Amino acid sequence: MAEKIPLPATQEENINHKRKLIVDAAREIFARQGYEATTIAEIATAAGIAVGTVYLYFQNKREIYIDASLSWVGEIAAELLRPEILLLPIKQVPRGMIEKSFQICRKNYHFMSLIQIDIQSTKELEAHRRAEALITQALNAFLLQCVARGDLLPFDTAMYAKIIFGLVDHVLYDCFFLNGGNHEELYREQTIDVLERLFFGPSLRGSAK
Amino acid sequence: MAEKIPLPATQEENINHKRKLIVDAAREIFARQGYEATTIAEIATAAGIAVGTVYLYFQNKREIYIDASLSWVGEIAAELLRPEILLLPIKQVPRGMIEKSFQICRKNYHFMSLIQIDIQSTKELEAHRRAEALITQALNAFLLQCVARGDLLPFDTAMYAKIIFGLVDHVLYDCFFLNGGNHEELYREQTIDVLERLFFGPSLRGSAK
Amino acid sequence: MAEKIPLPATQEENINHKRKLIVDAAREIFARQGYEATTIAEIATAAGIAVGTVYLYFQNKREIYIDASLSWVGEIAAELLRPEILLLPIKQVPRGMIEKSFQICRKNYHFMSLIQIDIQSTKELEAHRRAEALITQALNAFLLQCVARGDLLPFDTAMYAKIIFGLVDHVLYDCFFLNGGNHEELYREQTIDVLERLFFGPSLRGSAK
Amino acid sequence: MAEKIPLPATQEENINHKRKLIVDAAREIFARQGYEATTIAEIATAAGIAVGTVYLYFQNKREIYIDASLSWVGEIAAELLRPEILLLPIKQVPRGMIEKSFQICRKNYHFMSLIQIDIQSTKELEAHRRAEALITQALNAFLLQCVARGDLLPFDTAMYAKIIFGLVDHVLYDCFFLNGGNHEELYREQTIDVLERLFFGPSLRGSAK
DNA sequence: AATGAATGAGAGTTCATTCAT
DNA sequence: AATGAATGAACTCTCATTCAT
Repeated sequence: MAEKIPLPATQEENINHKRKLIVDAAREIFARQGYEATTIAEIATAAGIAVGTVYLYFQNKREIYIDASLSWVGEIAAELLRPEILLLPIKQVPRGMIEKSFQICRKNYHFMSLIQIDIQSTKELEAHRRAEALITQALNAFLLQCVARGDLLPFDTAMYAKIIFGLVDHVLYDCFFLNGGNHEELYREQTIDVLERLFFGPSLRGSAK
Repeated sequence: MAEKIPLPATQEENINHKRKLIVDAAREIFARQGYEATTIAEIATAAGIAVGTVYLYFQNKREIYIDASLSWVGEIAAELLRPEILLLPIKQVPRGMIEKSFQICRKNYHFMSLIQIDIQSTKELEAHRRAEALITQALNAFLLQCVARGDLLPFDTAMYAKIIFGLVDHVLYDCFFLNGGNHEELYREQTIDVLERLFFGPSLRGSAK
Repeated sequence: MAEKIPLPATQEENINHKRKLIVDAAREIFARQGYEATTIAEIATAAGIAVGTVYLYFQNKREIYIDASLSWVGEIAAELLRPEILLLPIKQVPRGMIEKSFQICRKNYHFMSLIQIDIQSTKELEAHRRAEALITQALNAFLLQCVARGDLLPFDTAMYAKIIFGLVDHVLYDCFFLNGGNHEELYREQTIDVLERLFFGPSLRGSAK
Repeated sequence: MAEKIPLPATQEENINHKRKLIVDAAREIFARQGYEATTIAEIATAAGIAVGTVYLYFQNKREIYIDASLSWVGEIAAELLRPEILLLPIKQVPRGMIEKSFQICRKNYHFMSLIQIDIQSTKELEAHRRAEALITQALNAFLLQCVARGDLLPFDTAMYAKIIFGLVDHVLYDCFFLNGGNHEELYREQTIDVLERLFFGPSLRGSAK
């Protein structure tokens, strides 16, 4: 009954499938060895294809690197913005988001070095910006909704979304890469503490005046 | 009366002077072209010395890169923690710190790409950690003092110091590197807003309950 | 009738063919200019391939050098041990061997500098030992046969083989490299004289007592 | 009473003393690491002087290398030709010479790699030739004397001297360098056997005809 | 589409040599 | 005579990229 999916999309799907195959292989190696120390030959071998084939799907080595980095940031973001979290009672949202993102990072902490990459061209910068925008816009949408619902007072939701994303991003990098995952609980709980305080108070000075 | 200062430290000072000379030259070029596209020959020429001389003061290219990055982060940190800011009435400290750091970044925004580098060896990771510790420890000391004075309620100052540093670091990178300094005022004011809210309230939910 | 030979060994044969191509080109240049003064670029050009291709077949420059040296020693050895010489009446064997080896050295006297190389690693030492063993073992086999046939009295054939090879090797180096081939006849005839005396007498003291 | 030695020679003696200091230090390092892997800085440090000072006594690195090699060959030769050996009854001379040279090589077997060096310039070739000539001429003188005394029948003493030197040289290199001194006794006794047979018979075919 | 041998430009690095002190 | 910081030429080797099969 369910007809075979028509072929038009197949072509592109195939391409995306191959790209993902390569990026997944590359991610591991980039994360372990860094950009320079990683060779295309290694990536090809790990992906089970020939060197030349890599170039059928990517223009050059950096493109793979950027993709590997962004795909990983994207995965974290996807977790952060899952409906089951955003639909929680607002008081539980900060904890839900942070716990989720710590969870995925713990499971893949060897990828954390890919969060910080040095950007070299305008094209790369654009890609980076677009990836971040996906997250901050979603976060913004959520914050706007909170304000609309009256859960929060009005504020510059767009800029706050950026700042909060940056805060979380940096904490995860610090905890899982710079500190190898040590004191995870401390990092996690204090990050939640900051966010909750920011959203619901009390301020560090006390709730009073 | 004051005799000429004797020369005891001369040897080491000379070395540090030469290193600084090289790092300063390198910083410009790394920031402009990225790590890979920068050659030792370019650095040497810019520093007015011979290629071989560079290797009398640094083990290899990466060591220069790391130094260049950390020295720049250090400069921002130094501004952030100047006594004239820390001695302000506490209500004015967040604004003071943020304005100062935006100021220096605006003046040197072409260095901002050096804030994010990909770390590749344990040695590099250590250096990075030590550089960040300098700042977060000073920030921590300040926060502890605030608590001791009763300006703030007790909280995990050490972890907050880390988180706040990360937040600011990321905002500056976002504003000056990713966005080329556009909307600086917006970034600045909203960052101040976040910090003030965190320290003094009101929370985004309102001051009351 | 005989079908085309199937291609099983092709892969390896191809590799050996390429290696030989490179070694042959390298030999000329090493012999002319010495190890240090020879660049990989020169070798590649002479072999009609690109620099990078050289490194598909050799690990590094020294490996080429060792191969070049040993392949040349091997060629001399091959001449020395040709059946048509070893099957001569025993009295004519020393002259046959020496004349043959002088002949080939005269024709290729510009390679003679490759006979003496400074050995630097255990791996190189092993390779050198193996190359020499090929010759001395063949020589030993011949001497053993002579003893078995009763042509010679029993003696330590293995050690004699080594000593005789060393003697001949050194004479050739002396004659063709150190003396540029001058007095070849003198070198040749006296070497034959020494060997014949050793094998058949009379000793330098006279045949009598 | 014994006056101080007059100064004229002092100048040159001083120079030779410094050269020897450097060569002795260099010899160890060249023998251990090979020519390329040895740096002037290492030699200078080992000799307890500054890099620049080395160049007051030698033109360049290769000159030190050649000197180190030849000085070592010279030491072996000196032992080989000591009067106490040459004045032995002729029947004992081969054994005396070989035992002596094995002795010194055993004591300094780590220098043996310096016996074989690749010669690169005419000047080096000349130096090498001259060093060998010292030995072969002395050996020749001895052989001539033997003939004159009637201890040996007439023969081409000059060429025999060369051939015998080459034989011994090669055996020592083989025994102590290529084989690390293993089977020394076998090498020694068989070398003596060859020489005694050559000088006094019987030939390998038997003493008779 | 896939391959992988061949390419060759290019850079980091070394280190013999110099020379101002 | 002695020093050792500075030099910079020059080399090996790597590896991203290509293209004939």
